[in-house]
Amino acid sequence: MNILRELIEEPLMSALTDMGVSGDFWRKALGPSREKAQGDLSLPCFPFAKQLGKSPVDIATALESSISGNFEVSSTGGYLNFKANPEWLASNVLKENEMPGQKSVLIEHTSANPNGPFHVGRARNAILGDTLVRLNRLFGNQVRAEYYVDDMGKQVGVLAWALANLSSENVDNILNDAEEVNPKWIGKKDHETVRWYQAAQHLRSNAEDKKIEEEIGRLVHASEHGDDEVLAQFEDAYQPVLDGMLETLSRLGIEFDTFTKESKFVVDGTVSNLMEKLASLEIHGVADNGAHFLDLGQRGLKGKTDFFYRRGDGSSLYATRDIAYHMWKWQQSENLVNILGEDHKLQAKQVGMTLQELGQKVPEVMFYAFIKLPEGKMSTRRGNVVFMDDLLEEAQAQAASVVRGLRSDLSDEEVEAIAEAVGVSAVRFNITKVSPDKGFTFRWEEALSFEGESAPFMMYSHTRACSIAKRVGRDAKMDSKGEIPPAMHELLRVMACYVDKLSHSVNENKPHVFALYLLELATAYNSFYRDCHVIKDGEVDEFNFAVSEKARALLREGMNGIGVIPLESM
RNA sequence: GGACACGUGGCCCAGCUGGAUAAGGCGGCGGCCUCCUAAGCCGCAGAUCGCGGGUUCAAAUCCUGCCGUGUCCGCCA
Repeated sequence: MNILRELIEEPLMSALTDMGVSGDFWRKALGPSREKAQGDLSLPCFPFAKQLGKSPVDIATALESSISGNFEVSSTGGYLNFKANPEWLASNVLKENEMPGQKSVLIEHTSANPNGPFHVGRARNAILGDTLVRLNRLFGNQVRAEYYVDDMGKQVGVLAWALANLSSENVDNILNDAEEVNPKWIGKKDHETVRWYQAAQHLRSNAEDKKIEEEIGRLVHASEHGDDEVLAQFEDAYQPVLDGMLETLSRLGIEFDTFTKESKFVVDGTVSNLMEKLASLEIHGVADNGAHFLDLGQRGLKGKTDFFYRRGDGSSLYATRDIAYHMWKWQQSENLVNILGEDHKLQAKQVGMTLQELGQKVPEVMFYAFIKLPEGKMSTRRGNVVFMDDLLEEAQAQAASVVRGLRSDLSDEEVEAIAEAVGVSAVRFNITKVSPDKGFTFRWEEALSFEGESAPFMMYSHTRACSIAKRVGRDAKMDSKGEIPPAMHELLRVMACYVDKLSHSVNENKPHVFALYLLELATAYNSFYRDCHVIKDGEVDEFNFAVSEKARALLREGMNGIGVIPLESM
């Protein structure tokens, strides 16, 4: 609770100085109290004991009597506890929040190869990335959401080759009915076209004749040398697939500001310039066949230290282009954040070290662990996969059945609309609420849970507040005052931490921190709703209404910040 | 084999820039709709914080060894 911290730090500083404590190392020890009954912030006095030659208990007791302000001070067992004055807290919470963000940030996320539909594993990137984009915007930062389109190289090459050389019948025969398109997604190009890609992969893995490999190799090679015609052919192949994928993301509320193609940096010459520059570095080396690398071991990298950036034939590698891309990104924004799967850790390290070697800054990276299924690793090939499109359909259907059971007063259209919002929100929140570095197992029953720690839980609290606002039918008077029962006090304390939690979440790139905070906010609102009625016997309690309205606003903005849709009725 | 993550009640998960009795949720058990939507609320049971050492006034949190799981170790992307 930073508003209280600001109030405390000065008097505390002078009290400690008077006692003979030097430095301000204690600032980071001053933290949230463990027990709510004891206070809002606590200072453990153990670190002062040695310096002052007194017991922590005596120090806390002495400090207790020498500090005063718009808060309550008490001491127990060597801890000094501060509790904000509830009325002061209320008037602060009811004020307009000022968002502290003023940076420009370019967040690159998703950037999935455009060769097939999203499964829930690949979608973790998009959901985490978009949440970070939204949170940064809520925080006040200037954000650009960017998708780096992998429009060259082997994967797109295989896709383009397949589309040029295989008929629909060929594909059916090759795949042998093993991987049929769900009838629901016929006409959606990411689902349809991926079969060409898969068929080509089958052919390549069983290939006796080298012809296919040679043809694909020729395409890839041409693309890497910036061949316009081949790049155009590639684009014709992947664009419809990418469009299908973006349609899925759009349903999740995920949109991008800019798309940047990988080939851009080959075509405009920055990649070859870069390779020249890299060749002049002192850690540069050349292999027997003329391939170039940097020996990052000399800069402390462990394990495999040779980082190849140029093939023997003179063409660039993915990582090389990524470096060129980053140098360009640094011209676009003063802060860069990338969302990457944990499989990219080494690659990101190599790119980062090379950027440093070139005198460039290193981007921030949020890594996330993979989502697996109870049956094991997700794999389209083995059919062990849950597509995002299917998950969203199922979520919507289950939500519709819940809404229908609860609300007989609604029309079919209203039910469908609510169910869509509930389904999408539940799916997003299920992924957002867990720490990115925790690998987790996807389970249908958890993804489709609409109670407990879920999106619908907070959506429901918000609709309760909306329902009250609608009944009152006018704005609240935010300068109201009144009695503060325990449930309201708790809600005020939670609301007071809104900006703190948002800052933490944004500055540390940890979306789950704010997601879990919103759950706390909704929980606190539910208790307030139970104990502090706004409308009593037809009369409006102004103070309760003001608090309810503030909570409603914070819930609405916060939910938007994590991509949970704040319905007004459900 | 090496590097990097992760390991918290039956299940999921927070806390990990060291601080007071380890926070939630699911599941289980028991209560609450004549009262602003019960997708809710209240209560009970359930934890040697993977295991062993170490640092410290204080360790789930830091260091170290081991065990388990995941990821990476391509002139692929």
